Formats: sequence, structure tokens, C-alpha cells
Amino acid sequence: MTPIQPLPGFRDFLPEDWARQNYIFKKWWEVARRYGFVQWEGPPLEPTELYTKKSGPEIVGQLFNFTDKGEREVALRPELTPTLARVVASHDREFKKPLKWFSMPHCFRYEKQQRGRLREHFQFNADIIGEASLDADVELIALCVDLLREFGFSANDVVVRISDREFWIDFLRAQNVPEEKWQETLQIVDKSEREPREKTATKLGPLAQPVFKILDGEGSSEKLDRAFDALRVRGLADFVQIDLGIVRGLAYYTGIVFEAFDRGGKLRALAGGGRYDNLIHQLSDGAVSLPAIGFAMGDVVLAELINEIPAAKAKMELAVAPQREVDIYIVIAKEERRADALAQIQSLRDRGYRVDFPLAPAKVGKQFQAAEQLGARGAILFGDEWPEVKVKDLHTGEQRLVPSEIIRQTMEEIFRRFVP
RNA sequence: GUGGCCGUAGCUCAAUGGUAGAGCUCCAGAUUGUGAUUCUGGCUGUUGCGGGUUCGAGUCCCGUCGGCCACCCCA
Repeated sequence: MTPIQPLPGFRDFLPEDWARQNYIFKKWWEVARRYGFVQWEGPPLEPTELYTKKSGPEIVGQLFNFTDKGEREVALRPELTPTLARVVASHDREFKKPLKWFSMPHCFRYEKQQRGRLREHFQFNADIIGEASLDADVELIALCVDLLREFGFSANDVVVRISDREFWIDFLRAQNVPEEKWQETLQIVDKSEREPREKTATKLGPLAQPVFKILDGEGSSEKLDRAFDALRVRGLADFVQIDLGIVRGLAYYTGIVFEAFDRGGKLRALAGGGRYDNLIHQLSDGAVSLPAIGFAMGDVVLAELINEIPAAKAKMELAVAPQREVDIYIVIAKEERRADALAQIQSLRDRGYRVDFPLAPAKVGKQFQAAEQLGARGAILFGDEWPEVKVKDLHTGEQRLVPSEIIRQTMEEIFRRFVP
């Protein structure tokens, strides 16, 4: 019989894996809070219509969707933005603007998996709603850069490339491109970086030469220059670069768009986002109109890059190690002392120590081995010495006999000595 | 969704078509109650699954499932 495996593209997180995942969550949370963002959450399952309304029926092919027992067409969320637009539209009056909200949703898509792209992933999502000024764009891009810095990436490791949809719309208009061809043309531009020029030129036809001029750096955008200056003022210029070749695939972007990449260019985008001033209006059937800008950073590519950049990896491992350690291991040398040991275990745990002990009788040697393996700083041995116990400092190997009443004070001494 | 490559123990990998192995991990021991190293012993496989060719298949062929890569798409 073949054992049941996880579904393709879905992950099991063993304790070590989840400790690393927690590290990512914690960094996301800390940096977002540093920027004054507040956390929110929405349902992982939504009406399929929420997504088709925005992107058309073609999107269903990429959705993890099904019909529920109430005959509702539903889909696991592929992204958070439509949910955000819905939530914001229906609670429009309850909050002062601008909103600075972030979330760490579990997202899903029904696509063949590859490196850096599974059927399930977590992503960090941050949005500023109700502020149309460029300062909001800059604030959000700065947040993106600082997230990357917080993970231990330098300007030599990552870059955030910034572009502007508005620039391209102006261009298309000036070239008399009919509006129904805009999206198609933008997608060709988006892809141009990953295919030969000749192929792109064929697709673009008469537009090829003017587009190539822009991609080769001859286009200029006063808006992007201002954004870049504002990021330079913040000291983040090394991490960002204006690049009109970025347009992003999604149709709903209306202004600044940006994507973060590894400098080596080996991986998929680490993060991406942009301004979507019309989406809330559109999804709320015109009930609410709010300018907005947001971006998302996925955990899968991020984790791959962390593993490739030694400084980032070392930082993660250092943070992850304590997640599996305990402070004190209780050695029960004589089973008749188990009840006394448990009373002390409870007392130490109440005090906030991480304490573990053998659930079943075991040889003393095994117990010390377990203490070592769990990274305990101290061990307390309960045995024939009762009502005294042996307190051992597992770093120095030094041990002494102390009355059971003063175990806590003794542990505090040991910990004071080793926690600077 | 299309195409190419791959699939052997928990992990990393061996095995000219001729009896499926090693290292690591894990478990148990090495005289009474102390962490490392070492030593000894032990467990684990319908070779992803199902067919076919053959005296004989881990090996060759077909299918299927899973993984990797490219395409498609990109939230």
C-alpha cells in the first residue's frame, strides 16, 4: 500500500522548518509594526466571484476552487488584495485615513509546482489605503527595502526595481495605441527582459523602436525621479533602481509598480506591488472610491534566498536555535522522587523557565544526554540526596548539592552568570 | 495544461540484465547515579505504483503517480 502523501505543492513543516517559518513571520511582523502598520486577517476561502470580478473568468484556471456543500462556487484565496478591497469598502466609515494595514495570509493557486512556486504559500502583504500622494508610495517601498534588510540582505544581494504604469499609459496614448491593446502591449514589455529582442520586436511591430529606447534608459519620469530622491533621503538609494522595464502582469495597477529581485537574478521575484487606485471602486460597484497601494512578499522565494546568502542564513540560524531549546532539564534518578520533581517543575515553569523532564523512567546517562541534546543550561537531579538536589551547570560541568527550597534562587544564579 | 530528465532504507547515494549494499540517522547495550568520543549489536526496502519483454528486471519497454527543469502563467 502506498502511504498517503501530501498533495502536490503542499508542504509539511517539521519543527525545524516551522521554526524557520516563525522567524520569517516574526521579521515581517516586527518591521511592519516599526512602520506603524497594523495587522488584519481575512477568510482563506472566498466566493470565486470575488476573483473573477477583478480578473475575468480566465483566472479560474489558476484558482484552487470547488463547489461547496451549499452549492456555492468558492476558491481558496490566491492573493489578499480583493479581500482587502472588499473589507475596506464595507468598513469605509470606521477608520481614519490613511489605513496602513498588513497581513500574513496563507495563499493558494492551482498550478503545476516548480522551484519557488508551490500551490500553497505564505505571503506578507502591506497596503496603504486612502492616500494618493507619492509619499505613500515611497513609504511602502521603504518598508519593502527594510524588510529585506532585516533578513540580512545587503544592497549587493537584492534590488527593488521601480517603474510607473502611468508612464506607460501616457506612452501608449501618445503612440495612438487603442486602449483595448494596452494590457497586451504591457505584457509584451513585461516579458521582454526574458526573451530575445527580435522576438519582442516582432510582437510589438511599429512600437518596437520607441519601446526599446525606453527600456534602454532613454525614458524619463519626473515622478520616479522624485520617488528615488525620497528614498535616497532615507538612505535606501543603494537598494532601489528606476527601471521602466517593470510593468507587472496584473491589469489593475494604475501608477507606481515595483518588484524586488535577488541581484544574481537566479530566483523569481521576492516581492512585488504597486498602486491600484481604481480597484476598490471597481470591486465595490462604485460604492467606495479610495486610492491604494500595496505589495506582497512570498515566503518561498524569500527562504530560498536566505539559504543562499550566508549572512542572512547565519542570522536566521542564530534566531532559530533558541526555539528548540529548553532552559532546565530535570533528571529523575530515583523514581520515588518523581512527585517531588514534578512539584519543582511546576514551580519553575510558573516562573517562566522552559523545563523538560523524562516522561518515562530512564537511565541517568540517557537523561543527561537528553538534557544536552535539548540545549539545557542547567540540570537538576532528584535522587537519594533528597530533600537536597544536585544542581548542575551544564556549561561548566560544575555541580553542587542544594536544599530543594532554594532551587529557584540557585537557577537564577546560574542563569545570571550565563546571560550577559 | 505541454515537453524533457529523474524516482533504490528515515537521509545521502552504490549495485556490466544474474542472491539489493554502504555511510549517516535512529534504537539497545559496554558492572550501581552524569553529557563527548569510541566500541558492539539491532531495525527499516513488495527498488514510487501497475503491467510487459526475458530462464532471470533496480537495470530494458509501456502506463500511471510523484519530483526537478523549461514553456504557459504569474498574485
